[in-house]
Amino acid sequence: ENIFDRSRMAPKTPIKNEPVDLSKQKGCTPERNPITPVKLIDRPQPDPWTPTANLKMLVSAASPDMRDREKKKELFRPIENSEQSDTPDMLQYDMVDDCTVDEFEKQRPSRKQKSLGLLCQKFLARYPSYPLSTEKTTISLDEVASILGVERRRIYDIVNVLESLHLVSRVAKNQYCWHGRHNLSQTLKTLQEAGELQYGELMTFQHKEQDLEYKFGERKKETIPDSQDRPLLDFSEPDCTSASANSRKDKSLRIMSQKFVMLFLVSKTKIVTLDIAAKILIEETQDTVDHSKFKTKVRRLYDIANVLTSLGLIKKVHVTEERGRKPAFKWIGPVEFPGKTDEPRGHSPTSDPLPETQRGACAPYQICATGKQRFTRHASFNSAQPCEGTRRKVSSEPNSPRQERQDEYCSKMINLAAVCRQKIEEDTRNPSITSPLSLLPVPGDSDFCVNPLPQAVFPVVQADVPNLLLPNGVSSQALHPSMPAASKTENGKPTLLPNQPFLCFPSSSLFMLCGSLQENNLRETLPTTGDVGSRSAEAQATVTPAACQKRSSHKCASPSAPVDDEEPAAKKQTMEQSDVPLSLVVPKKPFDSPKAESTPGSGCTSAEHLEAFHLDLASPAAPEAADKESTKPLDSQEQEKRSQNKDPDEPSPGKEHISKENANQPFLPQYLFVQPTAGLSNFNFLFSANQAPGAISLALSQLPSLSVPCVVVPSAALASFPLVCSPTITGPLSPVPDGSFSPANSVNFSMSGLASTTPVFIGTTAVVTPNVSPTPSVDPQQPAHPTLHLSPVLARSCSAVKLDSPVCMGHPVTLLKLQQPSSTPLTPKSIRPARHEAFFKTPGSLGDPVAWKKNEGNQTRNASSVQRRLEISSTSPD
DNA sequence: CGATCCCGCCACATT
DNA sequence: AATGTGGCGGGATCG
Repeated sequence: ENIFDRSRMAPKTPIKNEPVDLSKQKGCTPERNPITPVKLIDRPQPDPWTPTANLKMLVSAASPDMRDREKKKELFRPIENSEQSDTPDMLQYDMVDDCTVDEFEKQRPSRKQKSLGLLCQKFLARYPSYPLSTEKTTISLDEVASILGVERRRIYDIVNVLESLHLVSRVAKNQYCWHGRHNLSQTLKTLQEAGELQYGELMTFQHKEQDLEYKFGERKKETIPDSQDRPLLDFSEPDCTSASANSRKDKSLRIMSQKFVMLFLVSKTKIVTLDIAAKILIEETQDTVDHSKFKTKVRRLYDIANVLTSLGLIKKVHVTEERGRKPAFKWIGPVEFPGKTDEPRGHSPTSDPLPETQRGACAPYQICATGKQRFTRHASFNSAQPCEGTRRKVSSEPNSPRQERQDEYCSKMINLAAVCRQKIEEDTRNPSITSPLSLLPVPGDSDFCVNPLPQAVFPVVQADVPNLLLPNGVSSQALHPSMPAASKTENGKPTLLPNQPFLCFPSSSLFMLCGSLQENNLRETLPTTGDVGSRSAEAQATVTPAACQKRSSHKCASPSAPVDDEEPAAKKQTMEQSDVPLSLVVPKKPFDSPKAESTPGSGCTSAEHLEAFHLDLASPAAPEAADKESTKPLDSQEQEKRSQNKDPDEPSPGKEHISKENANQPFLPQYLFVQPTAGLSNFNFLFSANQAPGAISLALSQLPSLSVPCVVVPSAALASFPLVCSPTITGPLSPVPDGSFSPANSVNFSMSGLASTTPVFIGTTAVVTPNVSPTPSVDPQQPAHPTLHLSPVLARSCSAVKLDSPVCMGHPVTLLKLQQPSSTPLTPKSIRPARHEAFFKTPGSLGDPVAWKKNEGNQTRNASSVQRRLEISSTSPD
């Protein structure tokens, strides 16, 4: 609807030079009717100023035929855009029709002509949707603003939204780099995954807005802390975060934009009403939402919607509900995201390498986080926010181009990282300060912000070994439908398909080892880094294909929406309102009734989940994202850890701890993180910890089938971390008990755990029978391992998230507990040092006790308040 | 009159 | 302090 108007309107705008472009989509050019302008109306009086009015008049007057023609023309009309050309034409026409009109028009551009949507179209018309990788276009805000004849402020609105989708990235002060839509599908995919985690449940309910809302409310509460603004509700946290960290309000628009998109992606109907979106997006604590705030949120959503509309991703529709008709938007963009490919366009995703040069920096996702980021360290792990700021700076290095792997793997990895990152982010808002990982991350800056996906999916092995599940919540989740959260929605989730190759880990679940450890071990196994790389490569090779495929499929499937398929958007608009699925949309009274679910237990859990995950999607696309991502994991881990254990004995990360931990936690599933430094810079692999180093190698080979026990993580993600994480998981069991761990431990975890005995692995090892149904096994075993599963928190989170997400599936990952006695645990010490080098350039890297402590501290903080709440009671190390 | 959303003040961040 | 960013919401316009 709008479009039409606009288009018509547009023509009028004779405005200066403005190029009215018609660009695109909607067709603009009103004037098409060059034909006779019938002058139906006289334009007599209508407000002079409103050109629009005139137009309307004309239009209405126009015979239907005319209209049709026009429409057709519009539709077919390629975007020509050149503004210039258009303008003249238009003018002419108009002129012809009515002299007067022209004048009017010129004089006053109607409001519509100045709309953000139109402006955005003009903006977009200036750049190729699929720029060659080689060319990097930089956008000067000032320049664009002047060209388009608008204040810079407006450009920010556009750019911020585009940035959230990674169509552009900030390079420097007044500079943005144009990426085009090459990575759009990836971004959307990521958002979808993230969205499922966050909102999946809700969506499932769809109809029940209430639920959603409630949930949101809950979530919000919890999440809130994470995010920015408010001083956290949480306990202590506030301190850190509050000040520095929270400064962040920034990005709200970006974050909001991502969340908004997520809602569409998760929605079955693909229709989202503004009010619902506003409610969901309002982070406020729950219900409180004051009217004013709501109103403001809606305003912002309009801004975002205008840009998204210009991108052809959504269109406006109206949903009719009980109450009446509500404004809503329907997603008309791509719905499924096969691998990475993007749009219609032909770029092969794979093929197109990101532009490297900047790309690294700019590139939206870049999987390759590449070096720079590393160096830079991701500043904050997660936080997007930090990113931004940083981003700009960051731009500096171009990175390595390795990215090739845009493969799904990468993406997956990224996602994982993202997930982790998110958590971390959430927790830490301040990376630097709080960052759990303090080590690594420096606040940096990476631009890359990825949006973290909440979930990570891994290609896991399928070990079908039934029994072990991941200790992590994940398994639990998947397995247990029982979980409240899970139960809810589910539809798609299926996560657990037995056969699926992939597992989703809750972020928490992941563990990484420090490179150092591995190094020793690995190296042994792997001769050199190079070797590592190769191996990793192998692993990838083997794993990837299968896994990826499966995974992808799952994802897609899950949602189910009947909806669309899509193509790049614009085209599809076809649907029209008719489609509208109210169900989703319907909002309902927002917070009214507390929903039933709210049973204490469930409610809590859900909330927690959310929290855990809560993604901040926000993080925009900073290039650095990868790093961030990496960081997150930590958080999650940390959290887990905490949850599990709460005591940190000491800060000293020392090895000692590790050992302890190890001892304590007999079963941690762990992965080893192998640093890819050398060869694969981009990917990192995680091996199950259990396996002995040697095993690792073996594992790969052995596992060939699918089960690769390894997880590949984009280097970027990991790079930053020195450590790994710990699996908090373990905590629950013996370790958990308290005291034993300290934050430090957590950090240490990774190391220690790995080395030490704990050996749980994922999968592969075992053998696996392929088909074993995972689930079944799960339950039974679980009992056994319950502890492993983690702290409730984790579990919850995991469950919540994973469950929903279609993508994840987890499954049977088999965990084996192995002990690896033999495997020597590397000395943490030794390891670390090594690692440090590698990873730790960052400032306080692991080495520092201090750093650790910080981390710990942070972690604690970070640890979601929820966790604390939940578990903490007993300990509170901080 | 409700839906949209432009405009630009102003606070905060970065130089 | 200057300049870049961007939250925010009054109030104008649209429908």
